Amino acid sequence: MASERRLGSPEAKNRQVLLDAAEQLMLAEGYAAVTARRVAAQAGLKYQLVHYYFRTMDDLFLALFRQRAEEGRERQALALASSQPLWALWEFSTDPAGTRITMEFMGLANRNEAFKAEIARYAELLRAEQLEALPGILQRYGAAAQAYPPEVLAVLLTSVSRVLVMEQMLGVSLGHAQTRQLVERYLRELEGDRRATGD
Amino acid sequence: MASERRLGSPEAKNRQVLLDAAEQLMLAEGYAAVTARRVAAQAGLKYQLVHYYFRTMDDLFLALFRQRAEEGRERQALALASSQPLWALWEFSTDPAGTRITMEFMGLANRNEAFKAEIARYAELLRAEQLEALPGILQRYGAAAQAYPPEVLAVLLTSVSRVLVMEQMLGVSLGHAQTRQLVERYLRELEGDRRATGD
DNA sequence: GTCTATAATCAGATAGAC
DNA sequence: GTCTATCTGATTATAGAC
Repeated sequence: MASERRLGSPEAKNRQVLLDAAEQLMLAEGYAAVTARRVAAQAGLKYQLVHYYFRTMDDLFLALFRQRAEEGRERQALALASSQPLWALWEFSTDPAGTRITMEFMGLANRNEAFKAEIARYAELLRAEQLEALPGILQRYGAAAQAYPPEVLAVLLTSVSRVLVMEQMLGVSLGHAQTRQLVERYLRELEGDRRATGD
Repeated sequence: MASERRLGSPEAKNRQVLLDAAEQLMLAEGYAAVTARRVAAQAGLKYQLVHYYFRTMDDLFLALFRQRAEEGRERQALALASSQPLWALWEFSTDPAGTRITMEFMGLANRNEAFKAEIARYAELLRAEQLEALPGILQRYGAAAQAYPPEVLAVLLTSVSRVLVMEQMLGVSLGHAQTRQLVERYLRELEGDRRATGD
């Protein structure tokens, strides 16, 4: 029953090369373009190596997701701990690459239940970690910052940034400038002008 | 040069059967699962028929998109012309099937530039049509409705509904109840309780 | 750790019979 | 309008040589 097949070590250099190549492909052409052959070609390796490091393509996707999700958590933690946490969170959320890859993984979730659960788990974790930090942050900013509960703020921030980025990638921009202005005016009210990020 | 190949009439019944089957597959398993063979199986037809009605699979996707996009436009127009336009727009925007298929088409946009342009065109058209109607609607509701410019309102409404639906499909719900309450309180302030929709 | 070779499956697309 | 037959190429995955 148990698979006898050999599997490469998670620390091997080429394993990471393959993961990076897979991510590039995913960003450029979507998850459906991520085949063992194309990943290997992108990485300059033979495609059988993909199967040496990952039993199945879904294993590769899962490994990539976990790696990037952990990096996202760390970036968000840094943002929340910085001197202008709301500005930093906004910038983190409006990063195009992050949104792009998240959307691709949500597409993958549609065909793999285990995947879906994993992604949901991380999405909820990210929001929960926002919700741990937000009350303290908003408290520092006084009454003006208490207009909306932290839960609402977290959802609004995620929503607006995600859709702005998605539409921008598509080439849609109607109403973006005005919405961006509104958000940034709000951030400026609470945290002042955005300072150079040295966090 | 010009293709001599026969193509079935756009009015044929089985053409529509194939489009519907493709949509079901797309909703259930994502665009990558939409192959000629699987579409035909879902429709109970032979897979060569797919190529009879659509020269390529991309032609099928494009036909499906245009059809559904037009339906979406009509639904939105009805909503905007109804007696509680903001409520109706909110309900239209939080329809899971609509969001789901839009996401799939955005995935497809990533691998086909013509597709991307077409989707962008429709997305912008939908928003533009919202922006034609919104000023008049907000004016009817007096000063309370003028807090945000129509452009911002349109983007916010789209953003929040889209992300709520996406996360709900994934199984994430942190902060959703509070956000929904906020939106619905706002709608109630302007348009009163939601009445049975008989528009 | 990397490669050759191979198996089994599935894909899009077309020609032509009925 | 629908089907059979067929071509061509890509895909995942595995076994085993080096």
